[in-house]
Amino acid sequence: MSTKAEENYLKTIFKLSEKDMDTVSTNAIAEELETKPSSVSDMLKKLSEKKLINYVKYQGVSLTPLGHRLAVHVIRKHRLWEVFLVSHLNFKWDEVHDIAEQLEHIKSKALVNRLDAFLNFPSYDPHGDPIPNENGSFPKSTAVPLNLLKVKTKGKVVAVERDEPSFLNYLDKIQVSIGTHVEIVDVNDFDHSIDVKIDGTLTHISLEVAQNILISIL
Amino acid sequence: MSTKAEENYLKTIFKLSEKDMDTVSTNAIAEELETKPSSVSDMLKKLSEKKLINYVKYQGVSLTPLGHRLAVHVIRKHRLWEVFLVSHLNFKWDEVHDIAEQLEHIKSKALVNRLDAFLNFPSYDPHGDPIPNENGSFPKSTAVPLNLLKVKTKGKVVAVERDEPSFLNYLDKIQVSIGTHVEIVDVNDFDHSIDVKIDGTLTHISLEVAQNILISIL
DNA sequence: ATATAAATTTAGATGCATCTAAATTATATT
DNA sequence: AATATAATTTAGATGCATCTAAATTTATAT
Repeated sequence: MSTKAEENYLKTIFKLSEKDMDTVSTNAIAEELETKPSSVSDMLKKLSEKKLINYVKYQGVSLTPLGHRLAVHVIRKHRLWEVFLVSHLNFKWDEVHDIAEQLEHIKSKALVNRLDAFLNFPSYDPHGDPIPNENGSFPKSTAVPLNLLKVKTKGKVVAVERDEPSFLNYLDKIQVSIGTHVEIVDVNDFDHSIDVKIDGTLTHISLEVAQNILISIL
Repeated sequence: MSTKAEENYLKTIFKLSEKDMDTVSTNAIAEELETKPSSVSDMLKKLSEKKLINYVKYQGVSLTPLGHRLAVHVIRKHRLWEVFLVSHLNFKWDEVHDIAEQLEHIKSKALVNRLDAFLNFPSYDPHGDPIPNENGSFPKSTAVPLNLLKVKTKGKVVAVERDEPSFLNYLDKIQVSIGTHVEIVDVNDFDHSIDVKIDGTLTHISLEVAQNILISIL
């Protein structure tokens, strides 16, 4: 049986692996979890003993198939609960992350699968993140970060890559939500900020914001 | 902030207080929580420091108003989640207890209240137990344990006082559920077992079972 | 009323997840 | 290649919730 702390470590390693592709460093995990590298070392030793990660001292870590399965299952629960909170309890997309962080650790296979069925097997959560099915496979997505699009490209928002209310509230303010139509008008060579039409309205956004908005090209 | 363990202790003290009226003993708590009396002593000291219980060494404990509020709030969450599990996720009444034991510790006032609204402010959980409202007040009930009824009395089942699947499955088997009509046919003076008509069918039940079925007299 | 039994508390451990400070290993720079 | 710096691990604590064994207090029974 895995503890809440272990599950959070696995989730973090999974998340960091997505970006880096290869192995994940102790420091990166510590920063992500807002804890100390020494605490991370302690936990990595334990996860390694439990065969959830591949760990060679000083060489970073990767998930074993078992650890990967567990991480994906926790992510599945997190995202399904987020769908429930938004679609049935009328929470807004910036309010659900912290509650889902708690709900994702509830242990009951039956609960997850019945919740999934109740929600009609959703493929994406309120932030557009893909929801793995019971077997752990993710729906395919061809989305691209907004900052990689060329001028004149049109597309629609399919996901956002951050959960912080500050970010989500900003998106609300500039009227970006899942499904919104966008068109790249101009890219500033100096700071890589972008002029973009959002449902017809011209808006200026920073690189940082653009990187966290995923677009499906039309 | 209260831990899961603290909340479980408060819930147990609340439950035992209902029966005994006055103060609750260390041993009773230990038995209920399936732990050691020494562990209970440790925890009582802590709950006392947090002003959640009135504790005089060797004299048993009672909840302070603060402790009472917290206990009732946890019970509220437990019972609301049970309603959700049965009415929306199609769990049976004997399957929900263990899952609700986990869900009751999720911390979010907004979540509880929105769940309550989503469920249409139910007054009773699937076992017929009353659900306190946001202010902590319970719906009134005049129910009586089945074993206290006299021969020929008619009534209907409004609640059951145990959560164990073994008990609930037995009730399913003898066709007792919330709302079932019963009539006392005969009481055995020797072992206090009871002949009772359950929706018309004559059935024989033990004192132990009768004590845990609450009846509203018609 | 006093001895015995029962209930309760204290003392001293353990396991978990964390921390700070110190030591070790890897990497980057001259 | 030698050394400085950065990353990582170990050593030694702490707080929490639990345990067993021993001591203490309360209740009970002759």
